[in-house]
Amino acid sequence: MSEATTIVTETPHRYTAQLAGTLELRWQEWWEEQGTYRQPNPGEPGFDASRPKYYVLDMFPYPSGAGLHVGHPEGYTATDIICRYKRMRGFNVLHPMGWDAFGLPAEQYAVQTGVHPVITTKKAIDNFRRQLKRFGFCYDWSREFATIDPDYYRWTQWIWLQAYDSWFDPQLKRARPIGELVDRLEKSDALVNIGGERVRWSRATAPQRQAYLDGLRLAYLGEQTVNWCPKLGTVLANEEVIDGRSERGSHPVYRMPLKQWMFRITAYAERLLSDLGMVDWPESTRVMQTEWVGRSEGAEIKFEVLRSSDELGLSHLRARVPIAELEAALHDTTGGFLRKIEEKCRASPGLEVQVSLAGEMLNSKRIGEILTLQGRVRGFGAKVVVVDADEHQVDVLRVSKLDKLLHEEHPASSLQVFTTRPDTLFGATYMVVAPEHPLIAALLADPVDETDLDALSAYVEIARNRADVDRMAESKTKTGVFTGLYARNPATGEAIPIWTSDYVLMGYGTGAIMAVPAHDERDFEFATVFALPIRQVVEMKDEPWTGERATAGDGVGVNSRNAEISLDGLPTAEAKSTITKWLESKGIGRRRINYKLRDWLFSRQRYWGEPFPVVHANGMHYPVMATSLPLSLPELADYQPIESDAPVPPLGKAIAWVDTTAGAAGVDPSLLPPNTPVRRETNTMPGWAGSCWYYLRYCSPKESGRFVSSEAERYWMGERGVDLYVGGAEHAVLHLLYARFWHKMLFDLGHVSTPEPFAKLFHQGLITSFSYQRADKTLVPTDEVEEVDGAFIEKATRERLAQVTAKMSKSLKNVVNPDDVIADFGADTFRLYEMYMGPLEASKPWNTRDIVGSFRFLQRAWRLFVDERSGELLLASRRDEKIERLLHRTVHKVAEGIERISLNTSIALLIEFVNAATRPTGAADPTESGLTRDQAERFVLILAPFAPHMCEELWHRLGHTDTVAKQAWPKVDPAMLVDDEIEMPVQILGKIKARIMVPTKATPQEVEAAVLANDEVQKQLGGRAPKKIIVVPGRMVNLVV
RNA sequence: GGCCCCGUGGCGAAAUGGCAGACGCAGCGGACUUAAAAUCCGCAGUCCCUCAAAAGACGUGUGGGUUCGAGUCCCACCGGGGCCA
Repeated sequence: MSEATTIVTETPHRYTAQLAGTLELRWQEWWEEQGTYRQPNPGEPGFDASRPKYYVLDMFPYPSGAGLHVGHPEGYTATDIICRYKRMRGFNVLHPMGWDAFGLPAEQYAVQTGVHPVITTKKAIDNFRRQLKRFGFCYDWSREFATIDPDYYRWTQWIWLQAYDSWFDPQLKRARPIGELVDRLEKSDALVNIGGERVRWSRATAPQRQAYLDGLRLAYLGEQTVNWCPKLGTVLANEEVIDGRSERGSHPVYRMPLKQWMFRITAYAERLLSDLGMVDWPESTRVMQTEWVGRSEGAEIKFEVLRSSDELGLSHLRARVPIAELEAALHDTTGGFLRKIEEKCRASPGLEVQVSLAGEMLNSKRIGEILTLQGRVRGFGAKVVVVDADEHQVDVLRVSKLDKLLHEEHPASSLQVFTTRPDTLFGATYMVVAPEHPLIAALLADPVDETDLDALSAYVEIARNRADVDRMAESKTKTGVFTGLYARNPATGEAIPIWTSDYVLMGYGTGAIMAVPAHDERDFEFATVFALPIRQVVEMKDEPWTGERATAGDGVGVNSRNAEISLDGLPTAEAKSTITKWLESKGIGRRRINYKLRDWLFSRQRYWGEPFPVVHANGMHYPVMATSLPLSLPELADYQPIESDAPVPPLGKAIAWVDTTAGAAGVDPSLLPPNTPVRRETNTMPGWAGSCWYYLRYCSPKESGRFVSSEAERYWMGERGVDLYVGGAEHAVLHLLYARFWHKMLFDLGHVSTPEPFAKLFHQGLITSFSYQRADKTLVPTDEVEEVDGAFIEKATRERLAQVTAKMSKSLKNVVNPDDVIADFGADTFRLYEMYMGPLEASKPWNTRDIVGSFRFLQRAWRLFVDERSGELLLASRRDEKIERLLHRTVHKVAEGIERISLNTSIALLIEFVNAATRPTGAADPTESGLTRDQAERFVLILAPFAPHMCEELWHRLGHTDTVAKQAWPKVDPAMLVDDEIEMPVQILGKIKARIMVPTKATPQEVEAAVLANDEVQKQLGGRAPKKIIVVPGRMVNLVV
């Protein structure tokens, strides 16, 4: 220490940063030696079965090379306080910490330097652990692990195998072992549908059986469109692609279908939604998850595809089908297309529709006449008697045969759409399919007359490389191309054009929509751009139809009737069910629940992740036996991605590892003979994998025979799961949804005992920082700002700046490093300040200037106990009753605050207590005031969760040798919480005019009498008689005059 | 554009429909000190009036409403943030 910083002080025993640092390190060492925070499991020595359990979990940190920032300890401090409090309240507390350690940053560093990611990762973990320990958090460090530990990822792989070996039984609505399904298929020798073919199970080939089961497994190999960047050798997330090029390096990116491992999370959509009802989570997070799952009720409707507007089915048959077949068809055909003809004739009297019927060409007028004459044409399903030119009956028509003929002629002869508004079907005046829709590919191969092939193929090419977010943005002008095809609107019978546009996404619904421009903004805009017809079919209550814009929402049906059905006058809800029933009766639609949730893409073309325990041979995949786990990563010479036309994960470089035999890979010999050459899976699992079940492993982290010991899981997860889970709201959807999904799978398979993993969830707010803003809203780095008379000035320009809050960032130079703060004030002050800043859930700015307030509080508290000159313990020799009363109240209310996770107000109460108990400076006899030993002990106990180091020190100075952490929370005497007499404000018409003292136990009648007897009240009333007197016991009195 | 959350002193904030601004920072005054720091004791929303005080009026983004009583509940708007489009 230099001379300049050596401070000679008359108070050598003052609570300085230096003293704080000394005691903090000393007690941290002692806690570690004593194993103070080790929590034994049921069955272990020291376990107290009489206590209830409480499991408090912090969200899994990813230790970055940069170390901790002040945001990390916010949640950790809060959970630390709660744990310490719960322990004092008699709970067995499980409070573990560990590391989410697979992932990209370490891998990227490895690519640049060639250093194995395990080395950088372990270094980052060591640094994180060191920093966390410096805060004195009461984690049971004996339970620590990292996701990269073979003992851990072995079970991550095992859980994946569980999913691989399971299917979701739609009847029981839960996962079951796939073996049960196979048994069933074998016993009944079921007919199964494989690639459109119906095959008896006993006669299906092995690849056929696998294909069938892959359609049901919870972890399955499926095809997904990805953003593939050959130059970077990896697939990219949508956010990493800008205008068809990679964000980094601006290399071309292609959308391509890729076979990847998926999770069938969609099977759980309904339960992921409904079980949100049994957890105590922030409303905002439940809403986000609900929206993410995106349940919508509606109808699936089949639209028949026509090859041109004039063919209208029948002439299409003429063109495509030999006349003999046509005749056969007519013998078994219904009036759907005839009704269409009729409609067309009515709508466009001038239009000639050529139809060949029984060898005779009829024009539309004539057909219309015939059908009308018959008087029995009533749309679909009606029996239609068709007569020839001489009015001889040809036959009764039915639709099924015709449909079949159309189907066989063209694979893409119908379009499925999902709509939440089936009631607007009459207003569907055109259709739009995604450019990726199979119909488009089929059409490009076999165009119709009206198809503009050049325009269509050019459009598809452009759309292919546009990001989905851009495609859906409403601000963009709608683009699209007419396909040349038409569809038949089943309600109106009209032929409506089919367009393709990138505003429809293949990933949503069926990749095709029925466009109702009158009642959907995007459809309206598209229809306006391309001059497509717009027909109002719903009349809104409060928004009259003008034709100038779409009207969305519920209303009453209009213009929605055909020969069989009418929605006119029906409210939307009723119209929906009416039309859906009608569609169902016609066999062209059904009620359907649709989810926005997609299956979870679980493969990554990365090195630093868990390898999949599965191998490939002869076009099939085979799981690795659980007994052969863990499957560890091979060493690589370099981690550079491989540049190629198709994704080759880096593991592909480890040729000796990839190419092996079934026996060496650990495949069950009953599946494949051990000497069979196999290829290992080279994709790895994404970063999410390890964090999906870590909270379970903490229950028994050393368990070697199972992913978690059942006994420990049953005890710690209890009936509700983790009792308190604290972490940032940025994980509101992905992590929390993925973990719930894994948990439910494990629950269904009987591996865990609760349906939900996290009973109560709490999000701590963001810690921001002050920043300085110019008039043009640009921000100025903090070191270029100075404060002059309370105003903030930019040094270079002398411009006056506004103080605003912003996220901490390196560029703004407003990042706070916890190590520095601890060096300046100690860990206890840091903890206290961070909790005192405001409500835990609120986002709030770090203000270094304010820390001193918390520091001074601890100094004052210290001074209550310790003589700063001598270092002697200072206690009062007699008890002050006012202080005693306040202490009871403080003990009570601090506890209440902790239970409510309102730690800032609990601290305020502690400050108030210390302020009240503080001795005046230079008191002649310090034992005359302050706290008695008994009071001092109780105060130390309630401060201990917040400032554990200082309180451990004081506890020992008070003569104890055991830890303060394991004492019971002080008892409160309820009688001490109420005064005999209280002051009540007296309002007249809501304004306070007087105050009176009344006995606490006074009845409202007694209070009323006391109020009226009061001189000041009478003066304020000025002779007026109160009409009404409202007495709120213990609160106030209000007189109405 | 839709849905949700939040707007309280110079700053961070507190307040089960019942005394707005507890507590902390910054500020001001006093005690102690040769002086300063530290500490302790006090003052502190705004306006008006006043030598001063008392008294009064106004005050929780804006405007309305419900209520004996609204920071708190309801409606509309403005501003900030989040999620979904």
